[in-house]
Amino acid sequence: MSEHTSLSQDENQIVAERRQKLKAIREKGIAFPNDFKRSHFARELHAKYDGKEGLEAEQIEVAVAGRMMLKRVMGKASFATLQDGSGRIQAYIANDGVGSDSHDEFKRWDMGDIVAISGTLFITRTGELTIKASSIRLLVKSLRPLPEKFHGLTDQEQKYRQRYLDLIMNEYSRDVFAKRSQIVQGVRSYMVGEQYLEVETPMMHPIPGGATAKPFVTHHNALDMPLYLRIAPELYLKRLVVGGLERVFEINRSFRNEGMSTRHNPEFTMMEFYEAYADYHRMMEMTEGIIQSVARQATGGLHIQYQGKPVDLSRFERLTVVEAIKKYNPEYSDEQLHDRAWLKAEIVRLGGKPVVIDGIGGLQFSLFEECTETKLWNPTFIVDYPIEVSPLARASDSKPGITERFELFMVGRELANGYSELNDPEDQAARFMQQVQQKEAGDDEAMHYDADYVRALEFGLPPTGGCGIGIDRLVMLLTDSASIRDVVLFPQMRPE
RNA sequence: GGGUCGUUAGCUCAGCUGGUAGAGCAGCGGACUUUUAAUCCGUUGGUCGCAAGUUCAAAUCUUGCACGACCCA
Repeated sequence: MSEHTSLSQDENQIVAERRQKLKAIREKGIAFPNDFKRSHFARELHAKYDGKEGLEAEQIEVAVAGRMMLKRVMGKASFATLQDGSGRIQAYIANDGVGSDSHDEFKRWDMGDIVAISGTLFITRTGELTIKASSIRLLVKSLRPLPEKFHGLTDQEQKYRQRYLDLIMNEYSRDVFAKRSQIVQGVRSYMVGEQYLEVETPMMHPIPGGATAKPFVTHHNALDMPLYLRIAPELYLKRLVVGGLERVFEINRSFRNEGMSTRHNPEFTMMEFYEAYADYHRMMEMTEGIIQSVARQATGGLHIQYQGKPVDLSRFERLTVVEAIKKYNPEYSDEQLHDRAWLKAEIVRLGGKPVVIDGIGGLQFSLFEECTETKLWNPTFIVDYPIEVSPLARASDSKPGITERFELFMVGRELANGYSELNDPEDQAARFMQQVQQKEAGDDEAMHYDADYVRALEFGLPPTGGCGIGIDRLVMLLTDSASIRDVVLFPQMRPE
């Protein structure tokens, strides 16, 4: 059975008719030519010639190509609207410009066809810059009809599954991904400006590490061993700092085998960066600087709107876990926040997970997650994280049980996480052991013991600060997108 | 995992207390040389998400399943 026959089962009349048209084109010559050279993008033409007087007399020759999005036939003359990578441009195709044979051919073209138009510029009586066609060519016959021209594509699922249709039909969507590119570029150039070196470390790890999360597992046939898609690049980047690359960053994917939501995609993009002879205060300054810099580039300022509410990026507040709880939940007393039994009961009352961790810091942190995290709208660094939940962070010299760690929250969610790195190899070994015990006790998100990483630390990791910034979430913030799926080109979906 | 809503033509959507499945766009045929969601006349196109049940009769009522959106965990 040929592919053609097997495909035809789900085809409707429109597709069948277009296949007939393609067949006729094949019989006449080359159906998919690739020798057309264009002279201009649509946007260039608008920028140069919109509203220009006496344009027609100048006889400016242009050649454009793009997808035909609109078509208006009026007997002996027609208009078509082409969309290229830069925008749209209108063409006027008439018997007295291209001849009646060509014009008749144009009438058989369909919306969605990719076409080339050559001619001269003029401005219509309604003031629109238009190409008066002297020759036209069909470059690609489109076999499937586009979504309805006015309402476009609105079905969320189809936008995600068939992103190409979303991009064809929705200028807003194109803008979001153009902005994503600008944001990543802005972050990159900021880092380079700070003398950081961009690196690429493995995405397939023999031992998953650098975060507490469930990994995806795969298998290497030649080595006959399991490999894990990385949950974070952290441990490799710090090995590079051991190696003397004193300022490194990586922007790329990590993978976590967890639930999906408007804020979680199984693969997501993070930037992690590490700087020798820096601590978590410096990392907070970097984080603030990066976000403010790209916000200015992407939105023009530091006062933005997210989902209808203002966000002030000009000031990043710093609060400890306990200070944050008290600020956003003034009903809690100091006494309560230092009472283990009360904390446990309150966490359960708020619907939190049953608490295993017994340390006061861990309990306060759990309460924070339940009652404060989603209330942090303007950028807020939360500092002083309990050691139990921070197995790679340097312990505070002055506060027992506390690490030199921060997380950045805004619009009710976490955007970044950083700390002064733990560079004491013996402490690190002990913390890995503790994680292994937690794993054996049934916590499948707990970390593995990474002997090579400890060995690297034994050679000496300079005092170092490190941080990870969620790029998808940053793009969501700066493009006012409600779902991570709106800023990831091909979000993970169930199979159709 | 729980709740709410949704799934009808290629696309956007109507379809009431159950009674022969509709519109606009797209397509096809026709008119039209400055239109722009072109317009006007005619017309093709459907396993009503899937499965079971109730009923003389189900797009419509019931149950289950699938997929999606939103909210919660």
